[in-house]
Amino acid sequence: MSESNNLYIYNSLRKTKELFKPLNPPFVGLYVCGPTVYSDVHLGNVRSFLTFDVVYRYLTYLGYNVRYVRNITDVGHLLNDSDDGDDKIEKRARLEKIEPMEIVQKYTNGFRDTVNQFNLIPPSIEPTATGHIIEQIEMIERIINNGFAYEVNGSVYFDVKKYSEKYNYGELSGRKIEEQLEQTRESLEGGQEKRFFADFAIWKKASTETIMKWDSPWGIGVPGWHLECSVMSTKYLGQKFDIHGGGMDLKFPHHECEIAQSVAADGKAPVRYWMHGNMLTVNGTKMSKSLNNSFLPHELISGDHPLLEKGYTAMTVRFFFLQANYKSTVDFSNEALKAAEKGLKRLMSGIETLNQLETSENSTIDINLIISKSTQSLNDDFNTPMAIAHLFDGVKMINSINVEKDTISVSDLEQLKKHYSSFVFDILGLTSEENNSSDDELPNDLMEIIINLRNQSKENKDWSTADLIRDKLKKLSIYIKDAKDSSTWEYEK
RNA sequence: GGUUCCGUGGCCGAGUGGCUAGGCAGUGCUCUGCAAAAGCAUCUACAUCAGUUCGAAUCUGAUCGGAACCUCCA
Repeated sequence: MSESNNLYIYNSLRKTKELFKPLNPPFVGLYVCGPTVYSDVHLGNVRSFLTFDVVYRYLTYLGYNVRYVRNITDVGHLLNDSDDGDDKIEKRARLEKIEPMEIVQKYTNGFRDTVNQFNLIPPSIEPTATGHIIEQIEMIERIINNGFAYEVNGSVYFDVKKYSEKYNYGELSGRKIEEQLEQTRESLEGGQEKRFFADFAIWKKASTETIMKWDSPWGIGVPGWHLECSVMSTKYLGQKFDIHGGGMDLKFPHHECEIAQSVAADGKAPVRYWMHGNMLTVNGTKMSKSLNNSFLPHELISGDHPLLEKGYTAMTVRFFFLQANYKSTVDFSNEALKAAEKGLKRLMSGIETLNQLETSENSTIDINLIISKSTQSLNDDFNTPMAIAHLFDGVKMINSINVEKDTISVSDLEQLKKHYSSFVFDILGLTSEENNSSDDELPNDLMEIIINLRNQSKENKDWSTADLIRDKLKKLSIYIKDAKDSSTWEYEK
């Protein structure tokens, strides 16, 4: 637990690793931008949420009491800020000819199922935008009262120009609005409601056809997208909280706007540590629905996709992601996924071996090396690939003990078991996949009979029968693995 | 065009001034009736050019190539 003082987090705001000191230890506030539930989450989204799942898990492991808030955006995510900007969910509802709230429910369910498959721990609070309309209206009022927003024709816009006179709009993304102004001047002359190109809607007037809409001091409308995160993070974590996470692509404008809104409303920069996860790419290009290069999780698992050679389990994919740093892009490929599949297997069988290790008087190996190095890796901005590398070094040790080249003491073994259990299962969130095909006992019993028959043939040196059984099973995708005095089997499609 | 970032061995990916991760594949070996599986060992490297330095993949500059954001996106 002494390591809990040594966690460094890369803070996107200052572009440097900083020692993590919670505002009110042992409590930690963690906010992560959740999905807009208008379509299926794809693998790139999963990667992002996985990054913060590990952050949450590790903070918890370190003994912090983490309140983890991840929102569901169920209204207000406009296609754009122009006058005819449409709500994503409304649009989808019209396409599918169902209620917007049915869309929300359908894709919220899908999101939770998916995230569950990848063994992500549910957040402490999962608030929705529609559940916080009143708070959003109140925040808009505070912003207006402080002079940082204006109303035009039933919509309210954040006054970026005014804000940047007093504060630094663009400090997170490194943007300078003066410079941007020159390039974007043309798009200003469209007779829009906005006074300034960088202004963004915090309340948007609703058309008569719109189904999801609310009354407000400015008329019937919907809240702006950026606003919900400001409101919900403030409500559940306070005006100032520890960590805010999200994908790189949210840095601008979304997170920049969040900062501006909070400062404009309450005079405080809300977030102490900003964390941004990088993108999943396919052939070097960001995975996105519009490019037709995204995988849905079930396609990945079944392998039913033109870019996939075969199916991969959710755990393989989880491990694959963890073998890369969250701040780097990771490029999808069949080869890399296959490598991850085997690597994960090696790690897991190492743990199995660990649990069956015989102990000796003394240890000839230094388990503290493995423990401290893998801990240091995670303390270094959640460096999971490095931690995994050290865990593999440990597997080498474990195997060496197993073949009696090295020895381990009782207390060392206990410690090592505990460490692997914590790191692999609790922090990295990997699970040993269900062995063999099912919980059903029949296949297991049948296989036992077959294997016994084959072993009898082997004892009688009847190799042709033994090989025949092996070959026939292989055709059914059942693989026999002979060990010294026993045989195991594995079903792999 | 602006902002930010990247280019590491056959592949994936750490490292960020000297001690040259790890996984997968390859090769050799052990085990084995054979094969597979498993284990052990091991090879191939830092985009290019110039500079700083006793010393650079690591710092600086230039060049080439790639990406993300600047418009909805995790």
